[in-house]
Amino acid sequence: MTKLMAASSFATPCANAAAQPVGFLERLGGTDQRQLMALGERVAYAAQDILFKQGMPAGRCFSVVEGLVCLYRTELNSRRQITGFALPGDILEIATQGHHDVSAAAIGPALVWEIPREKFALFASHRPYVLSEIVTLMAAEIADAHDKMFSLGRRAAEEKLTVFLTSWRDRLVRLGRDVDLLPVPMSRRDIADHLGLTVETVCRTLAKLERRGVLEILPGRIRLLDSEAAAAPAFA
Amino acid sequence: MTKLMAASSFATPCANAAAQPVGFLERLGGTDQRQLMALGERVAYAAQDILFKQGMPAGRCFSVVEGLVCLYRTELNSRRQITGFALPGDILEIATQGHHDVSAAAIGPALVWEIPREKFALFASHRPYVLSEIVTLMAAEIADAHDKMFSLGRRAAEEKLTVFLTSWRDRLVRLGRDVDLLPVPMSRRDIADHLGLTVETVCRTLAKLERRGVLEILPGRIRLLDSEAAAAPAFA
DNA sequence: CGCACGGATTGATGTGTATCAATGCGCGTC
DNA sequence: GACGCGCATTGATACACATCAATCCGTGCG
Repeated sequence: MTKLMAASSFATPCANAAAQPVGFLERLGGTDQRQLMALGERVAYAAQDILFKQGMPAGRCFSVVEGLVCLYRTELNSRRQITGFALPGDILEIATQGHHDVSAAAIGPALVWEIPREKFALFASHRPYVLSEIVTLMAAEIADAHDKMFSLGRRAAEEKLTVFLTSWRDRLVRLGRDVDLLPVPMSRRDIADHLGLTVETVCRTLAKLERRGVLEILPGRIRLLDSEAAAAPAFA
Repeated sequence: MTKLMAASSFATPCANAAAQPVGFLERLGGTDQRQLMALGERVAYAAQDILFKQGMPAGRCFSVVEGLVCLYRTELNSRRQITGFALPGDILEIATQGHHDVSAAAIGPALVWEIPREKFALFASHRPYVLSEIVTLMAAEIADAHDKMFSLGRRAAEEKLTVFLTSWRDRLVRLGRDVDLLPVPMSRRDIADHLGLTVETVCRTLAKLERRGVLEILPGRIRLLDSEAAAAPAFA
């Protein structure tokens, strides 16, 4: 076994076509799901709490139940790159063997289901379909990582933001949330660290988009007005 | 089954500790490896040839035998983001289900082993350890993607280049290649599209590094002089 | 109720890269 | 051997974004 994260935010053209059964655990089905759930425990985290840090031994797997968790990589100095945001149903570090390669922190109060790695491995050992389910999850995560690389390397600030926001909205829609007034629980700094920008640029670019009538900024929320922002990147 | 790529280039702090048995196929061991190899075929590609394109149905898995292959994502207009370079032993798209989410092209003449997805699935179906081997590969690929996201989002041109070059060298070393005069078979444009820069910036930055005595530029090759370039990013 | 504090916003300014444009260079072709 | 072509290099210039610096504002707290 090894590692897995599963958070998406940038454009997701092909991966994740859609998903009724929200999370991994749900897709396992009734009995398996209950049995597996029982092997783990629910842990509550307060805002800013750290679930795990990069470099630490990866002793357990996580699944967000409530709240928002961000996965990130940092360096000595301070530079931070948020690799993704995890919403309820998302699995973290299922396949990580050895050490965590990212850190995870709760953005706000969060409820997380956690299971020791050995227990999960034992559970999966006589359920072959679990492994292939994991492979599917990881494949989606890799495709998502490709999206993010494209965004980080080849998009300008404005496009990074519009794509991020529409993608974030789509994820919440998939969770059945009301996104008329899109909730944006992460800070401007989090968004900046996710998109490879600075806080100031994020603010200014959002303000510019608001002036242009693309969106409306409210405390903790953003209303997406024009559908143009979609501008879904396609294939060549 | 789903998807997998497995190419790395940026810094790789924790993932891929080391690997004697170079590739996935080799690690399978004698009999399995021979049987699996027999199920596929070897295909030769000329420079610039396309192995597959993003959006196309992913009918087969690939493993580079000789040469260099690049994986990339493009957009309507032309923007391109190279997500990775695949060297001999690297597996491409093992777990992709549905459609390819990236394209692949041979950088120079390349020899690639290819196997229809169904055949591979059948082979793996009664060899459970194959799946977990795939999970391990994918986990490494995800960790690698995180490195690349960090580089794309948080590093300046100079650091992107030095990290890329040392990382590239390390990969070749792992393959047992002589890297005294580091071969750099990919074009400046490829490097630029990988690091989120332009060709001109890559040239200029390399020239600057040469002037500073960090490296020496030769046609198709680069000699890394100062070990400082290492500057291995660590954890916080 | 006034204060302190961190996040958000806006402004002034600097700079790292992109962009536009030439030139050079290696190589295959006729 | 001259031409053509793509890649590499270098220069001049523009601009997007970072940086530095205030101010504003919502919220918790004394």
